[in-house]
Amino acid sequence: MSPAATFDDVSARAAVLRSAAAVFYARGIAGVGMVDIRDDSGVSLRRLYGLYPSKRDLVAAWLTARHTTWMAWFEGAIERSRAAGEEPLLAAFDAIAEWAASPGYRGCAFVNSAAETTEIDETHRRIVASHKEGMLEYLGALASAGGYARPDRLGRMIGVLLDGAMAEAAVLSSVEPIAAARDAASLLLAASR
Amino acid sequence: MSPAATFDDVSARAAVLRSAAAVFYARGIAGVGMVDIRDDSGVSLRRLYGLYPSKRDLVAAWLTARHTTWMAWFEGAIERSRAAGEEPLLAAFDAIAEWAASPGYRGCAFVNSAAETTEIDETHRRIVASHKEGMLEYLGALASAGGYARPDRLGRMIGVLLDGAMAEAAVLSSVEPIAAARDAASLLLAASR
DNA sequence: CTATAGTGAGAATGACCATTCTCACTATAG
DNA sequence: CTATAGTGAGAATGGTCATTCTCACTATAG
Repeated sequence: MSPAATFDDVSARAAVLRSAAAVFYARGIAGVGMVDIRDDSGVSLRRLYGLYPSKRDLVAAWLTARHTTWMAWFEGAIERSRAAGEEPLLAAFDAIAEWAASPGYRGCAFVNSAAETTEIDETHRRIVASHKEGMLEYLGALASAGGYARPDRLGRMIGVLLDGAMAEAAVLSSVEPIAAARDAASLLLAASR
Repeated sequence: MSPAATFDDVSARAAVLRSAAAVFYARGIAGVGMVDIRDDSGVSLRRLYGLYPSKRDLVAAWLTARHTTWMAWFEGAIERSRAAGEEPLLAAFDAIAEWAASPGYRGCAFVNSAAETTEIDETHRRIVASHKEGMLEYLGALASAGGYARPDRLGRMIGVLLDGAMAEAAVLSSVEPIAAARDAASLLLAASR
């Protein structure tokens, strides 16, 4: 109950989430044991279970945090491109392409997690679904801001292209599908003028 | 060495693959034990390991078979629509929509499998990649047969839309993304006339 | 100083699973 | 009939976790 304990909890949580972010994405949820989280974060098992009563809870916290950080990265990359005079809805593909070309790329963490039946429950599925809804909503807002016709539909179409691009890039170990998706997006934007 | 034994092996293999097809897709690879395959197929563990020396081998056989059966289903559905006078590249989305609306839909088996890091090795990844390449090739052939401009690029664009549609439909438990993808495809076809 | 609450290290527990092994049985070759 | 190869049933083995528990230690309240 000392104030020091509270502070420790906060930084221990941060360390655990930092480790979770690294290993859950790289190796999948089933591929990571609580011991791995301990080893990577330096937070003992006892403390770990004090902070997150079960692996499920930790996974939920990771997914929730990932939504925030991924969206921040995505929106940040797009905002930077917009500032450089590029079309935001096309810049989205450039951001994904850069990510997919970086080492360790394994596709969308949310889609991958949803595929792990052993590790994922309804709570997790809800987080995954609202992440995708959040992404689509943001794309719709971009379409709207860009003055396109039927911006909501355009946002959804761009979203499907992005998800397909992320998945195919992972499975084929190539950025080519992202280029194809970008080409398609470009045609769709032209058609929505 | 008796001919009867050979026959048994053939039908035992068939029974095992039939079970594998059902349970691996529904519960994921990690979610299925060899015991589950035995219970579902009626082939004893001993025999099972005689036919497939390891779970990895069985998974590889399942993925290989799945490529064949999935493509046959996909091409069949599209051919039927073509006979009914529909545009094949749009019929693809109708086929996926029907599948996604059926109970037990969980997205693309290949993309899901690739996400299961614990269960998948390089051999499996190659099978997954060539499945996607096969699908894209087929779509390119359809685009070519349809007389569209830049058929290869069009096939890839449609492919990205299909993969995005399959993934989002699974994650959002909705066929709406498939409709959006179909709309997008329709615009792309118009732009490729 | 001394009792106490919290902690790290890591051992113990209980499940689960791939794979192998045992044993009793069957059908067939001879 | 009798030795043999193959089989089913399911137990045994070995490994991997998630989660809990033990024990010794530390710092602090009093």
